[in-house]
Amino acid sequence: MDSKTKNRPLTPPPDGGRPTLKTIAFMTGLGITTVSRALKDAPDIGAETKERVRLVAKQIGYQPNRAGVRLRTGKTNVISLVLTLEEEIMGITSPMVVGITEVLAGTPYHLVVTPYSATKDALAPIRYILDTGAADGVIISRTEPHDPRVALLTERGLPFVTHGRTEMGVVHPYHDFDNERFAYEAVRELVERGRKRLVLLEPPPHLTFYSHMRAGFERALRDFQADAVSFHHINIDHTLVEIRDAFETLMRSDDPPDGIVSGSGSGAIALIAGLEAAKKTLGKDADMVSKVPSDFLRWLRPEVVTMYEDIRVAGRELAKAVIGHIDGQPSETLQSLSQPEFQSAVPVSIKR
Amino acid sequence: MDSKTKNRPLTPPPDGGRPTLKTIAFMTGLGITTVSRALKDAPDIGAETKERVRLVAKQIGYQPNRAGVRLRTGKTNVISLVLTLEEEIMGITSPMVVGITEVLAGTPYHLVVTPYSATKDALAPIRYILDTGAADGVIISRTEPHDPRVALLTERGLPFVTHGRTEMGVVHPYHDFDNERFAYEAVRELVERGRKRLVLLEPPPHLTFYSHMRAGFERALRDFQADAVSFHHINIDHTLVEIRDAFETLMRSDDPPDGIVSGSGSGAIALIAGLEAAKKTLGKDADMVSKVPSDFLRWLRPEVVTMYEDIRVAGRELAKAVIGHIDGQPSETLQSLSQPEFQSAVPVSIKR
DNA sequence: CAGCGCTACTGTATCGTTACAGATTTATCG
DNA sequence: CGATAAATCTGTAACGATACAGTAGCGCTG
Repeated sequence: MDSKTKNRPLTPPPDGGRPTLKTIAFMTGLGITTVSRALKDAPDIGAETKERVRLVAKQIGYQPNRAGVRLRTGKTNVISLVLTLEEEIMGITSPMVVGITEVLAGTPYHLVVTPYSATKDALAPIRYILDTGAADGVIISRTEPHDPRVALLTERGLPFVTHGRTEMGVVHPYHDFDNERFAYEAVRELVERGRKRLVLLEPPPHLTFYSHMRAGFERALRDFQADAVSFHHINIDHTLVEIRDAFETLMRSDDPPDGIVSGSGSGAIALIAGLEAAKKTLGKDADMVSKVPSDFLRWLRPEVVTMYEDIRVAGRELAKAVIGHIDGQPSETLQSLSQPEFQSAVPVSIKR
Repeated sequence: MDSKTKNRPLTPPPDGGRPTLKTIAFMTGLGITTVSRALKDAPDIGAETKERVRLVAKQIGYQPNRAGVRLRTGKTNVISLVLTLEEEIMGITSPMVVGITEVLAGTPYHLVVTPYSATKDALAPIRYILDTGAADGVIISRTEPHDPRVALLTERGLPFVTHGRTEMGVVHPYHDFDNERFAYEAVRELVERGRKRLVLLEPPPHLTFYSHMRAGFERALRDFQADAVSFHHINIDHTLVEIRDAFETLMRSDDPPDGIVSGSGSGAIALIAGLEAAKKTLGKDADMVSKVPSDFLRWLRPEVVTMYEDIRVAGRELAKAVIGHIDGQPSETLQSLSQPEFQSAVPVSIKR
């Protein structure tokens, strides 16, 4: 009876602690292995046995020990969100985290935030995750056309999804905002308002969506016959003060722009400040269309036309895509593009 | 030699995988136990041995397997940030996460975000963490005077820190913003500007900082001889539209306030909208002081006096406090209060 | 009725780590 | 010189789970 029933615990687990497979095995009189297999609905376990095991497991609130599973199988049940510590003024991170966790809530996955200092190597956190097997899947943003993180993750076969596309001939899951379309529609809007000399506050050139936004901008300039005013020395990664100062200078120049496309909501704030520092008035001397991640600009400066990028939805899409990738779904089916939404005016109260 | 050297691996670990204690044991010719103890600087290991082990460990980039440690010791090396899914418009979460991860970066701790739906039970995530042993420490916010989460965590002995204080006679680590002081100084500022009829956009009454803010507000009203205008039916948890509409009504009333203290930055936006909907002008018909978590209000509405609450610093303090609690430091030494900072005007460029 | 195949279940070994209880060697003492 | 202590190192078992290789019992076939 010694060695024969070693796997069949006749001693009640000392208890006080949380239930394990052993607890269920003891309660049902089954072997630990049987319980394990019953809970994963293995084909070699009897229907009635499965039912009994499931019932007991539910009753005592059994939850598999993550460390046990992870040690044995390597499955971490962790999704890692890799972020740069340098955050944007308007905090794109919050809604993103919310969106991701909304999706993960219905799964066994936990969300771990893995930061890196932008001054250092963006590959460092990726390497860490690969080397330590810290996650089953990774979410990365600030994607570049030839992104070494994508190359490394692909090579090592770790599921991931990017917020933004790449141009490496690698098919991988992504979610992106249609920045081409955004810029195109923004120009259309400005031209419709009679603006002809347009300026773009663009993303930093090394990020993929830089070329998307520029492409949309330039295509629209051609289609709607407007002119570009150069502002390439400044981009949305510059500080607000830098943007404002540069834009003030531009607005004081001989032939200032009369239409502004802002690739970021916080950038828009600085542009407005620069414009006003140059003694110009928004809506009169120039109009502005901005991409925004929240609706406060619409509240404070309704004269700005805003196009909403729903980061929360992006978070949801990204989470679904990584999980899909982990589950082996083909990458082609895990790609999505979200369209800019023109924001309507601030809702007017009904009671008035 | 069989059983005698079972712990001393003479076979090189199949390799290709990451190094483990076994790898180091093989390379040094020591036992696994010795390596383990050498790496934690145990007193019964020779100095030279420790040196050798450390060297080899460093060379091959050994990192302890988290699952192994967790399974054996129960130590998760995880800090759990418990958040409500309902996020504030101005995203307090981003800088908070950044602050926390800044501190955790220098430690073995990972940050796991554990959300809950505010419509459901705020205790649910706490119970989950306690039941599954998911974390070594917890960070919670939106603290209430008698907070059941604090009671439960204290009772079960799981280290935690709160963002906000409690009033339960339980000494526990916290970090808080001095909302009493904020409201007091806000009133002082408004009275100095000649305002006498003041209104407060307050926190929801069930949160601890509600009474702090009110206390500061009322003490200042007495000290500086100003009057309060009632606005208790609305608080910062209401939607922007609700706040705006209610405030518009108030501003259209017979005897509207001429000074506004806003307990939240997003609330301030709605208040401004309400004021302007009532055809009043900020800075003329009324002045406003608002607590803000970022500086965009200062950029867009410089006429609002803003007091900055540095959430990133709060994140850092919270992280340090949980870790301190985990390390057994007395709770009294893990409490901190940050003071409101009057924000100066938007920095003016030097080059002008 | 031996032998085969099928169903339903089980024991053992293992993932990487550490607590614990030795074991070995050398130094020290009466 | 035998005993005792101190210093240093080591094997075993265990944490909870699962892969794998069985085993027991049963019905069916030739």
